[in-house]
Amino acid sequence: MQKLRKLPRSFYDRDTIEVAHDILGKYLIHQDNGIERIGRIVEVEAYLGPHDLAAHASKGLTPRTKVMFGPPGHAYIYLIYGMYYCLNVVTQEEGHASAILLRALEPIQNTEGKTQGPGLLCKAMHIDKTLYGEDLLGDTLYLTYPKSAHSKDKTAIVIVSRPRVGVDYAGEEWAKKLLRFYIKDNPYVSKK
DNA sequence: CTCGGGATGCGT
DNA sequence: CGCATCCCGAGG
Repeated sequence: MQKLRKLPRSFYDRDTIEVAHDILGKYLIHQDNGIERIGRIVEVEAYLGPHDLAAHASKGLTPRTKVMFGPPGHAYIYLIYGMYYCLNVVTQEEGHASAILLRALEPIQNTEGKTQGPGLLCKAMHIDKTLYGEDLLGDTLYLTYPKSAHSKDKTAIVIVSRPRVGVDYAGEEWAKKLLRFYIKDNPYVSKK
C-alpha cells in the first residue's frame, strides 16, 4: 500500500461539524500487531460538548469522558450495551469536550467482518478499550488522507445530513438536530 | 454498595 | 419487539 499521509492535529482542532464533514472519505488505520487494518470513513455523528444532551460529555468530566475534555486528535472509546465498543475522535480545543462518532467504514484492507455500524466497525478493526485515549498522531491508531484513486472521487462526494441514531433520550431539541452525516449512496452506510 | 439504563446489532 | 451483557454514573 502506498504511503498515506496522516491528518495533522490542526485537522481536529476546528469546528466539530466542519470536521465531521471533512472526515468523510478519510482513512482510519489500525496498526494491529503487525497487521495493517484500513477502512474508509463513510458515516459519522457529531457530539457537541457538555451542552449537547445526547453527548456523554453532558455528564461532565468523569473517568469515562475525561479524554473528551482533553486536547483534540485523541480516541474516545466506550463500551455500549455490554458488548460493543464505539470509537470517537476528539475535536476542538482542550476543554471543549466535543467528539465525532465513527459509524461506518468501507473496507479497504484487513477488516474482519461487517463494518457498517459503530459496534461492528470496532470489531472489524480490532479496536477496543485498550486504545482509549490513544493519540491519533501516533503510529498505532490514526487517520490519513485517502490514496489518490479516492482523492479524485472526493469532488463527487455528496454529504447527506440526518438526525442522530438512538438519542431520543436526549429530548426532542437535541434528538432532531441533523448531526449524522454520511456519503450519499455509499453501500456501507448503516441502517439504509 | 445497589441499581437502572445505554451513541448496538441480530433474530423473531 | 426482545434480548444479550456489563460498564458507568447516580444515589444511599
